[in-house]
Amino acid sequence: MSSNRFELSAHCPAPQSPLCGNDAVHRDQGCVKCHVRHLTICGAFEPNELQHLEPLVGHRDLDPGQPLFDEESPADFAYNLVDGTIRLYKLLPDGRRQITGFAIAGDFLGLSSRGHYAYSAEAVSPVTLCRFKRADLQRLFQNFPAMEHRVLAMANDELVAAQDQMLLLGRKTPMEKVASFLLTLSKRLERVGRQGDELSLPMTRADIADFLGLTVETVSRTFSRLKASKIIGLPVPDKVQLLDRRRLESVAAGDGA
Amino acid sequence: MSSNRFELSAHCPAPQSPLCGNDAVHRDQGCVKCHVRHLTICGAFEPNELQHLEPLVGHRDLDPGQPLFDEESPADFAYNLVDGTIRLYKLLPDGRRQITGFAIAGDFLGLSSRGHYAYSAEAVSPVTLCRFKRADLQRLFQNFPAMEHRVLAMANDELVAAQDQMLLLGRKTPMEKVASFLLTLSKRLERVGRQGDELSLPMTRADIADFLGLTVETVSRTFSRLKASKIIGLPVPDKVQLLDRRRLESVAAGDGA
DNA sequence: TCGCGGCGTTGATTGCGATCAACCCCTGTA
DNA sequence: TACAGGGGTTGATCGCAATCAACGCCGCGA
Repeated sequence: MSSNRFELSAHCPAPQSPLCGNDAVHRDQGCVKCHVRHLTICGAFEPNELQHLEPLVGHRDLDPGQPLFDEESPADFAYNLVDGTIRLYKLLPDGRRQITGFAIAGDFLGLSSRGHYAYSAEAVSPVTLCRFKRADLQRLFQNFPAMEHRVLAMANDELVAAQDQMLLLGRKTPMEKVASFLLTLSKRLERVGRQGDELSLPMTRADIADFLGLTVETVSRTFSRLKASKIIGLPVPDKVQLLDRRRLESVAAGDGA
Repeated sequence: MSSNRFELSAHCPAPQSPLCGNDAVHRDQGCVKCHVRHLTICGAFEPNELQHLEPLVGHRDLDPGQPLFDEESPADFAYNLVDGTIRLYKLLPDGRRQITGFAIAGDFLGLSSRGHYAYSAEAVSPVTLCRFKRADLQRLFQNFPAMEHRVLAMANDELVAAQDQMLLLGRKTPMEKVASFLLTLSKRLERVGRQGDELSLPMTRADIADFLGLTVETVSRTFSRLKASKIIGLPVPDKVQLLDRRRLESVAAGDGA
């Protein structure tokens, strides 16, 4: 609740990019100046309506590795991710893990089933969130149908993405999986105003493996093969350059396999 | 559009069961008597409001194998599945197929992305549907927020199911996959009023394989192993008896593996 | 009555990704 | 400065599910 690390980056060095590394404006100046508002459920509000929203918004910061909530625990809150990356995952009793998605700026978190979270959520990088009491959200939905409409649209997009991921998990080869992962991530980052040809990967190889239904070793070998064929560059393990998007797309679709 | 095969079963032989094999009541007597209404988006309407809904409802029947719509084609309609089973799937360019779900009575179909269907849909068994123009639905949502609320709740459930399926596809063994499939199907059928311990499988082994990310051979062998260990009965290939639900659940979770 | 095609099952073999193992690099810390 | 630990890469081997193949069953139509 109290932290001053935001004052250090309280203004955005690249005005055309809606995001800074650690965006503080949403807290210092409220929803009006929030750089990700148009991406989130809050985009359903006109600026003059934000007064109804603002009093209900709480905040939360997380350090890398810190949990936000656990599968099965009571889903009392929902969240807007303002900055950073979060992994969403489910576990099997013996510890096998499936990451169902990586949330980035603008994403809405807190899917629940009968009042309990349907997955666990953990910070990958330093994270900034807005928090809503679920009961408050229910009331907002009643008073502002546009907000519920917005949530439905976002749920629809998530469902489309989930089905793409099922195709990936069930039927794609490791090479196709990794290529699809890089392309999808690139497009999502472009949507929130980051450049798409120079990706930074805040998640580990193990995270990527658990997202794609592979092992770390296979992920690593596949990155190496893509690098060897000049489709990607890999100056350091967590920076990927998309050198030949055309070929990457063809690999991802299983065309040129 | 015209067919009289429904008059043959115009009344339901098992009143406590909300579904007959081929349910005609929804057409002969309209939404008021529809046996699946409470399961669908139409359940958001009070009986006296159905007059607003009814003029907008069209109907459609499909024979096994017949397509309802194709991925990428314009998503002008959305559907309620009244009776029968539909497979939803996505294809890769080389023909590999991932079935993303089987729709049964009460399910809402027609997820779209930027105006185009996000998957293809094909009848598995004889199918009866109610059809809505998408533009009409938009208007209904505006006039009846409860309906949009209902759609959101169903999308939420679908999302939860999709994440379970990701865990299945990415991290479960063939045995765990088949066991999970049978249990999930059983629970869904119970929800719509069918008995859950005596399943009929309208889909082929190839369909099941493409749903679980396996081959037909592996699916077949796994059924045989479950049968040999007396966990299921398999009097004919398309009837499954759940003989030992406890053990089936333990297999599905990967506990007793 | 036969033959055909679709579906399901089972057996034999193969090959790919998992597993096991070793090593490098970097960072943080004593 | 040394060392420990985590993350990433690469090599060697293994094992399971895919692949290839054959066959049984059934319904259907010629």
